[in-house]
Amino acid sequence: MTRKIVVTSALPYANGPIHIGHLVEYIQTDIWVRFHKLCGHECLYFCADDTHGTPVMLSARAAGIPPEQLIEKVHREHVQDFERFHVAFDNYYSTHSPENQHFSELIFKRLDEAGSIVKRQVEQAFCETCNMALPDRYVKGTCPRCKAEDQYGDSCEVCSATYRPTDMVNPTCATCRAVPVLRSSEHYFFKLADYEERLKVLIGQGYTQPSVANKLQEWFDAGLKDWDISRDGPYFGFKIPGESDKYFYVWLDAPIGYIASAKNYCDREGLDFNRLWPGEHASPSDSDEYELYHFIGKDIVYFHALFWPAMLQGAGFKTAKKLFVHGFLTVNGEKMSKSRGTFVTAATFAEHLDTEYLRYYYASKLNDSVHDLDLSIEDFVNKVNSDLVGKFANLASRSGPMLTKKLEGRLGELDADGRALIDRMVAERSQIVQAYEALKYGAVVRHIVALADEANRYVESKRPWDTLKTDPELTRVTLTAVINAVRVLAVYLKPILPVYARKVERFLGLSELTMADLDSVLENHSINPFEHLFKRVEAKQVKKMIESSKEPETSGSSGDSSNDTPSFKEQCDMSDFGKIDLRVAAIKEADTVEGADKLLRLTLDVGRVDRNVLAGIALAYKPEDLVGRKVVYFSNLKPRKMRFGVSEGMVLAAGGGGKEVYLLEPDDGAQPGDEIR
RNA sequence: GGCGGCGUAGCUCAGUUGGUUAGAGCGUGGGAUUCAUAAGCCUAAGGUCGGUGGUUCGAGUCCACCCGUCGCUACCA
Repeated sequence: MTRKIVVTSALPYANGPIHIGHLVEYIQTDIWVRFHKLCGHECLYFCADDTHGTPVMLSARAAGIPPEQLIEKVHREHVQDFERFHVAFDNYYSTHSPENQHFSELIFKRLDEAGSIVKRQVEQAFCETCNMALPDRYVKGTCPRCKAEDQYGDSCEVCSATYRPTDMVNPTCATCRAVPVLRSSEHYFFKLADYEERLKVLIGQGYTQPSVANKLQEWFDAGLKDWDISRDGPYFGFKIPGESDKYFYVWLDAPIGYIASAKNYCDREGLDFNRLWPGEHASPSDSDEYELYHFIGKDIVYFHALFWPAMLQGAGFKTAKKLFVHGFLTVNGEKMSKSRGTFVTAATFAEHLDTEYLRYYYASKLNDSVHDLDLSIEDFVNKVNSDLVGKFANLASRSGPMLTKKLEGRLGELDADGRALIDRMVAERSQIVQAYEALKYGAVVRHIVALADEANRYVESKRPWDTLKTDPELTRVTLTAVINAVRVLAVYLKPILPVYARKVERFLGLSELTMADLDSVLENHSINPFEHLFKRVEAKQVKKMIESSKEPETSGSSGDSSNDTPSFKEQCDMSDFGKIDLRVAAIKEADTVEGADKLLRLTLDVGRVDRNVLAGIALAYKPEDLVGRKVVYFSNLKPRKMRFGVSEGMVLAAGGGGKEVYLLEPDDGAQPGDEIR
């Protein structure tokens, strides 16, 4: 049975280059697509650039070009990066396309008709200088909780607090540093909660891996919230029909890009889009002709397991059969880092190393789980050299040249031993196919390597270099088996190593190998001169690649390139300072707080009175070390009710929070209760 | 703290519904070879499967607790 399959990878954002982290997904997906094509299935692979939203708009502004020009440039770069890594999309399109606009408007309209869209006023930060509403990430300021400076508007990287930009102390616009104002605006919302039951059914049908389903259950338990799907202009995106200055939020039209890419392909290739992805003119039940699959990373599960299928359901479009979620890439066990040089772009990798190495390495470590995948440099070098060079390439290179140089390059026929070898290798087919299908590429690779080992042992046992002197025809028989083994391996490896497979095809004088070629053997056939298959990797080359990827660590933890002069707060006068009553206090008692791991309960001697303060310093100080110490106490801060009691003011400390807390201490002579001026 | 994941040889990872002496690759030691891109072959060493209890005739595999680690989430005025 010929299956018809449509596959997508997540749309990379058009604001930066493809890097080796992205490539986990594209390589994983591409292998799956190539595998299906190898099996003779109709398999179409669609993707596109995700082009809309504030970051693209601002990048274009900064570059002094229109966003259209920016995304065009990035599109070219992305296409080139994917080509280098042999990621073969059937269509690589753009969300900034007429098709995408059409489907975005259509889906929005249908969701509206279904009563799933509501309008509501929201308060948001607005920068009058930039003349735009500021997304959370574009507001910077001081964390309202730990007072760390230069934090994003949604959460603090120092103390991991989450808050709204409007809660920040001294918020500023991240681009121009102006102080944003609060503005009220009407936004459109998608009522996600209306789809809870239908989503649960979908997930119950095995839409995601079980571990992802568990995570989704947590979100269901927490309650599905309405999703803000509009943004006020100026915004780079599609205008909402009937509105003069409101646009679809980038995350609304991004996944619709899958549909747009498919539609664009169908129109070009003369395929019936309505059968491929039913919904526009037909109801989903009309056709199950095509199986639909999405590949994504775990960071965007919420969008693809909740918003996206709900949108499709609400608009009457077909939803995917499965969502395959993978983990992140780590390098040498750590997060990719620009300063360590492990943030390697696709282009840089391709400059230094054979891109098939990465395909092979990822394949050898990928499975169907959402676990992070570690690129261990040492392991990478070993695996490439040992498997690709030592096993696969070597098998061909110890048989092909001998045959072409000494035996006219002509295969003979298999004897019983040779037939047995090839039969054993072909017998693994169903196991390998199953493992490919189930995304267990690590198992695929282990199977194939074991077969290569067996073929290498076969050469060893037959010693063709000896028999060549005594019995050339027997040698021909041996090498016929070995060449057939090479051919079988090339078929199995083709989804992972398409270039290697092409070279083997050329060397063996064959046309495009497919899985069906395993049904036959190669006999009485002439082969071409051997061509080099893989070069060894030197650790040096990898080091060089890492070196050229290194960027100096920028100040601050955000990786942002803001200048180095510390930003001080707005000026104030003595009367402002006068409102603040700072006192010397002595710590009389300090205790841990039951149920709070960062809080200490301090009893302070503030002259004639005692005060109770809950201080977030438990990670930095032990209670017993604090008793007797003098501290600076903010006495007239309004008492705050907390889960663990009321805190009357606060003690002053430097540091970013967490373990980085350094209490201020007055010099000797200061007495509890003394005013600090 | 809550929820969830993870913790198997030096390294990277397999271990199917619990079933005989726990596996692979790389790396390391030894050996025999030399056709081959200094590749390949044989062989050895190396693990109380994070810890402690429990269920079971039997547990890396199930349960509880603990430790470590990661993610989300909460207090941290």
